Amino acid sequence: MSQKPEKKYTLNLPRTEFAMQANLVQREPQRLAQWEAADLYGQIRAARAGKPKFVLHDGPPFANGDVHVGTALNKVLKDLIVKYKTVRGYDAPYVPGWDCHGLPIESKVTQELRAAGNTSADAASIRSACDAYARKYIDLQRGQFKRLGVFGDWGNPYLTLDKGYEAAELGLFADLVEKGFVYRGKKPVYWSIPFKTALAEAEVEYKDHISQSVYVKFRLKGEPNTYVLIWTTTPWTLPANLAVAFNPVYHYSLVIVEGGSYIVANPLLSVVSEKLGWQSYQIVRTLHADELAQLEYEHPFCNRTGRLHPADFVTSDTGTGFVHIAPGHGADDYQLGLKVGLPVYCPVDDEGRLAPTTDLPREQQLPESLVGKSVLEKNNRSDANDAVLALLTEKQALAHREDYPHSYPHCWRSKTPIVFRAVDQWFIRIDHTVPGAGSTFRQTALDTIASAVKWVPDWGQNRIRGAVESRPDWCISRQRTWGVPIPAFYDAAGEPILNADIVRKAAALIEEHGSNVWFATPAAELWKQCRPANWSGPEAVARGQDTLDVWIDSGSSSRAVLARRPELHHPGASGAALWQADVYLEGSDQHRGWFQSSLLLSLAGNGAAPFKTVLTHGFMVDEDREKISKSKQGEGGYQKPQTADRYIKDYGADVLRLWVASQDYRNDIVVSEERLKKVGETYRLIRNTLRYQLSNLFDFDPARDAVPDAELTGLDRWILGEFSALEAEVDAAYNAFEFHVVYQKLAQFVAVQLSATYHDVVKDRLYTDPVNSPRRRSTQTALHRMVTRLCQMLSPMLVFTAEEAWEFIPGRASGSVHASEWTPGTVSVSDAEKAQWVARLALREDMLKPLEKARQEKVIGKALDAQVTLRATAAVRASVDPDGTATLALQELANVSQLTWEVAETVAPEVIVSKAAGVKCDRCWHWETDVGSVAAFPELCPRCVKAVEAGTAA
RNA sequence: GGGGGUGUAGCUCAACUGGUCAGAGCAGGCUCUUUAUAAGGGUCAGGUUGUGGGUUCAAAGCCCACCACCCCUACCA
Repeated sequence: MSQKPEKKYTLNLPRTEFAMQANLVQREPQRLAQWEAADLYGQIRAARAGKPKFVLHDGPPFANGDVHVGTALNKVLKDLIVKYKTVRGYDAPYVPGWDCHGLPIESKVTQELRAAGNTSADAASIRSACDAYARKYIDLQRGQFKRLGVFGDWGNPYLTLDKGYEAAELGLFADLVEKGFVYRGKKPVYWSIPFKTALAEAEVEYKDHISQSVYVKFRLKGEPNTYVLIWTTTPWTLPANLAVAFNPVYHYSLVIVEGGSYIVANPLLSVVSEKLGWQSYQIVRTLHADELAQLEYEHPFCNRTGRLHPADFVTSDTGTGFVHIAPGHGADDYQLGLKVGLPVYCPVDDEGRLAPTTDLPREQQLPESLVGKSVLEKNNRSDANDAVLALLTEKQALAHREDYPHSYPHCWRSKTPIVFRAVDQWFIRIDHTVPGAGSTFRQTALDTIASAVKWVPDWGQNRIRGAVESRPDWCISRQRTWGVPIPAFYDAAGEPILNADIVRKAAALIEEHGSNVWFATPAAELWKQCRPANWSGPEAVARGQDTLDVWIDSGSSSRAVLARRPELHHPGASGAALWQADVYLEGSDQHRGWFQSSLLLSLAGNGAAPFKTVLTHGFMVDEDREKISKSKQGEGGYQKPQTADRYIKDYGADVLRLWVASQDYRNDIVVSEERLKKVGETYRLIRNTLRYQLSNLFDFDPARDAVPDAELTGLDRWILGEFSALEAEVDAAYNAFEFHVVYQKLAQFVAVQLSATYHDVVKDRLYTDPVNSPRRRSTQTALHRMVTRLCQMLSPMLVFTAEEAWEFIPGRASGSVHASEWTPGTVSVSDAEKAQWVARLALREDMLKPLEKARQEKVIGKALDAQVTLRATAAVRASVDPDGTATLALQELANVSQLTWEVAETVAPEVIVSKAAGVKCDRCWHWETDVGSVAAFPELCPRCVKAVEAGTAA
C-alpha cells in the first residue's frame, strides 16, 4: 500500500464548494423553487423600475399538448433576448400568452363528451368544457416553460379566452366594422360534410385519393357537332359550371375526328387523342385567344350557356387545355368568376346534397334527377358523381372516363374528402381605400412592411410582402363553437345586422360575463342588450352563430395586451411608440400567420404596426435534416418523444439552452443526441473554468485585496484587455441577436485565452507566491473581475449555472446575477503594451513545439523540468525585450524553470530546450541551483522559503 | 408546380460582403501531468467550400443549370 506523503509546506491551493459535477437535472428544480419563493421576477422588475423599457411580445402557443422541443426553442430564444436586455440594464418585462380557442380543442372536447355518452351538449356547455381543457394544458405548459428557466409574469399571462382579452379583441373588431373593413359575402371554403362546417387551412390534411376524372364535350352554341373538350376530377361540380377557361399563351386547334369536331390545346392534343381513342384526326386550323374568347357553349345537361375566358392558371400538363369553371367550388374559379361577373353559384347544400339555389332561375339549374344526390364519397364513389356520369352518358357528352390518383384535401377529423363549397361568410376587405389614407389598405400595409418595420433576417421582408401581396380578402368567420362570437344579428328576412355600436355593446357584455353570454342568453334578450339606443334599422330576430377565425384572436394582441398592459408601455413615448413592441420573434411560418394577422389588424384598428422589429427562426429538423415527424417516432426513428421535458430530463435546462444559443437559428436547426452531447462538453469546459476562477478566490476579499488598475501586473493587464475585447464582441453579438456568435466567442475565449493560456500560466503565482504578494493579489483581482462578468455574460444562456457560480463570488454586488447589471469594458490597454504582449505570446507559441519535442524524447516531462535558451541576434532580442523584463515574463509564460538569451546569427529566435539545471524545489517544482540554501528548509528554494514564512492563507 | 431560404473539415460556427496557401473551437489519434485530477496542458491529423458549367488576372462568395433539405403556397380544374 502506498500512501501520499504528508505535505510539509503549505501551498495556496484552490478551494471551492462550487461542484465540478453540474448535476443539473437534480439541482435546477431546487434553484427554481428558491427563485419562486423569493419572487425573483418581481425583484428584477423592482430593480429595473424606471429604466429604459424593452418589450418583447410573446406570440401565444396553442394550449394543447406538451411543450415540443421546437416550442422550447422559440421560448428560449425569446428568453435569451429578455435576459440579455435585462442584464444590460433595461426594464424588460415578459408577459407570456396562450392561444386558447380553435378547432383542435373543440374537437378533442366533443370527442370526450361523446365518449362519456353526452351527444347533445349545447354550445355553452361545450364551451365550458373547452375552457377547462385549455386551462389544464396552460398549467401543464406553464410548468414546462418555467422548467426551461424562462422568466416572466407566469402568474398573470395573457389568455385569448380571458373575457378582458375577448372584449378588447371585439373592441378592435368594432373599429374595423366602423371603418368599413367588414362585409358579408359568399366564397368557396373548405367544407366538411360530416361536420357541416367550414374548415380552416390548418384543419385540412392531404391524402392520396382516387378521383373519377372525366373528359366532357361542351357543344358550341350554333355548331351542332363542334365541341370544346374539358377535363375534371370532380364530376359533381359540373352542375355548377358557368364558364370555361383557357390559357391565352397556348395555341388551340380545331380538329376533325370521326363523329365530330373538337377544340383542344396543341400541347395536349396527342395525349387527348390517345385517351379518347381517336383512330385519326385532322387539324383544321388554329384558334387564337381573341377568337376563343368570343365562343359560347351549351351546358351539357343544364338549360344555360357559358363563355370561354382567358386565365393564366390553366396548365398544359394534364387535361385538355380547357378548365371547367364553377365559381362556387374553387378558388381559381371564384376569382375568375369575380373578374368576369359570374354569380357564386353553389348548388350543394350544408348536408352535401345537390340542390337548386336562388342564384339562377330554376329552369336553368340542375335537372330534377340530380336533386338530393349526395356529394360525399364512400369508397371513391358518390351518388352525385354517379348521377352526373349517368346523365353525361345519356346526353352523349361523356368522351372518356378514367381513375385519377392524386393527393386531395381531407377533413382532419372525419377523414373524408373535403369539398370546396361557397357559403356566406364574413370577410375583412384588403383592397378598399381607408378614409383619409389615400391608398388602399393593402398598399398601406406594404408600405409599412417596407419602411416602418425592421425584418431580421432581411429576407423576412420578402416573405411577408409576398404574403400580403397575394392574399385574398380575409375570411374571418368560422362555423364553430369554441371561439369569440361574431356579434352579428339577423332580421326576419335573414339579412345580417352588424354595426360598430352593436359590437361595442356586445364587447361590454362579454367583458362583464365572458363570451358564453353570447351563446347562453336568448336571442331576444341579447338583442335588447346590444341594440343601440337610437337604432333605426331592422329589428333582429336571431343572433349569429359564427365565431371569429382564431387568427383574429392572436392577431388582436396589440390591442388586448400591448395597449392594455401599462407595464408594457414605453414611458415618455407617445402615439403608437407608447405601446409598440420592440420585438416579435416567431418561426418563419408566421410571416403568413401571426406576423401578418397582427400587422393587418393593428394597422387597420390602431393605425400602426404593432412591432418595430420582427425576428424569425427556422424550424427544427432531425439529424437527417428532415422535419421532425411523428411517424418517425419509435422503430427506426427517434427513441424518445421530441418534447422539451424529455431533453431536460437527459441534459438539464442549461445544456438545452446553451444548445439553442449555439445554433444559428435563422436556418434550420438540427436536433440530435450528438449535438446535445457536444454542447454538454462545452458546458463542462465553461463550468470548470468558472470553478477554477472561483476556487482561486477563496481568500480574496475585493474590498481588502483588490489591486488598482495601474498596479496590475502586465500579464493581468493583458488578459483583462483581451477580456474587454471579448465583452465588446459578445455585447455586439447579443445586441444583433446572434447568439451563436456569443456562444462561439465565449467558448473559444474560455478554451484558448483562459484555460490554455492565462489560467495555465498563472497557477504558479497563485499557488506558490506569498498569500498577500502584490503579484498574487493582482491576478486574483483579474480573476474576480472576469468571473463576475463571465457570469453576467453567461446568465442569459446558463440561467441556473451562472446563478450558482455567482453565489460563490466574494463581495458580489447583488443577490442574483439576473438582477445585476453588466457594463462591458473592463480595462483599457495601450496599443504599445498590447503589442508587447502579443510578441511575448507569439514567442511562447514558438517555445511550445520544441518543448513538446523534448518531451517526446524523454528529456523532460512537464515544462518546469526544462530550461530554454533563446538564440537570436542582439537586435532581435532588443526588439522583443527592450527593457529586460521579458525574460522573466517569458519564463513564466512558457512555464519553464530557466530561460536565457544567447547571441547568435539567427534572426527568428531559435529555441534550444534542455533539462533544467539544479534541483527541483519540493514546493514550487521549479528547478533551482540554490535549493536548500536556507538550512531550515533543505528541500525548498529561497523563494518558497519566503512564501512559507509569510504564512498561510486564511 | 410557384414563392422564400439553406448547403464550408465528424460537429458547431468564421471568412471584413471577389483578392495573403479557406480560419477557430469542440470531438478524434498520440502524449505530458497527479499543485483545476470523473480535471488541466502539449501535439498531430481533418475541407476538390452540395454537383456541373460559366464570368474574371482572381470565386466559398457573382451568373446559369442541377441535386438535397426546410418554410409558405397550389396540390390542380
